[in-house]
Amino acid sequence: MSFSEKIIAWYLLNKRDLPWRNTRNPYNIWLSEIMLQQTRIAQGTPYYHKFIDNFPTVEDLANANEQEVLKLWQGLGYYSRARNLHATAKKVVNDFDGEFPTTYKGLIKLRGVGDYTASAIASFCFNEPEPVLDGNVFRVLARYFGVAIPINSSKGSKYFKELAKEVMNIGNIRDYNQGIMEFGSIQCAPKNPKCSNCPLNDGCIALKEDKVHQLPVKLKKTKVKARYFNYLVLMDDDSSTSFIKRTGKGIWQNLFEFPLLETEKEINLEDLKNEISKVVELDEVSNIYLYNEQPIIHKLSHQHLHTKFWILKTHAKIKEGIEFSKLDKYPAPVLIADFIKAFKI
DNA sequence: AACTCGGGGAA
DNA sequence: TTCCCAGAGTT
Repeated sequence: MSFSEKIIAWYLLNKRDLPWRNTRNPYNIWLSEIMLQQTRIAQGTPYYHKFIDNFPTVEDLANANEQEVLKLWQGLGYYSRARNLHATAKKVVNDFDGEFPTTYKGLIKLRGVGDYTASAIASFCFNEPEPVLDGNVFRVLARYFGVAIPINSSKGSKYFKELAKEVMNIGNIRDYNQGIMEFGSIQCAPKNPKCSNCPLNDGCIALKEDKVHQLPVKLKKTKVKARYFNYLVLMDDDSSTSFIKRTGKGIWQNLFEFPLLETEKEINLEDLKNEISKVVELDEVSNIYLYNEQPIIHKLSHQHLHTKFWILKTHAKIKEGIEFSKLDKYPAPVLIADFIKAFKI
């Protein structure tokens, strides 16, 4: 048996029954692929069900408003995926009469659809012989063929794409593509791969040369930056607060948060008092206190957010105030949603 | 080519 | 703690 035939054979014996594996509907496949970008299946699966329940078709998704989509996406991270998802749904409905493109070339033009996702949809739904290259596939190919070129270099992406095309199974690209990913996830796992009972262990170069744990090679990760967030949680006599959409560049675009004072380092109450007017207009403040004595360190991929929530009570009515009890209607970062959940007036 | 964009689970 | 997950878009 060839490499690809062994992959397919292993897959047919070991595949998990996942919700999007019982369909070739491009809407369902597209939705699942966007959600699973850089996301574990266990984390993404409940969101897939939520979206299919709320938006059974691409028309339903297109007719929603962005805030509704972001609210359902809340907690899944990488929120540009949700914004692009919504934009693409509208594009498909308005420009393509509700039909997704049926080729790699057509699919990759959609916002949020890159090389991997275009290949996945084209092969899963339309049998187009295009290899998928995700983290699992990079690992399987790098190990089996003993390739030490960094997978996240430009040379690496070209090399692995060519290699993947050479070894793919054109006759059953749907099962082959899903199979090599499943194989990478379960058998050729990043840590403690099961080499002893692996159906490919006789031809695996990394195993023969004892380099399984050195492959794949990945270029250095950038370092994490520390930021210092001070959220001003206003509260007037009607139990309303100021809750505003985060605009501009950077993290959490179009999600909601309290008025934010970002500082170069951690600050105390006196420092804060001098800066309040830069963030909010308040005629009168009757009481200020710090909600969390220890800063909450919310960790993102590239940033650690050292966060303090300051409670500011006022008798003046807050402009465009929102009742605390209604904050959970708005899409918010996990950091904010966790605070709202824990904070009791 | 390097940076940015979340959150969580496993070891 | 560190790694990395069915990656894509921007600079």
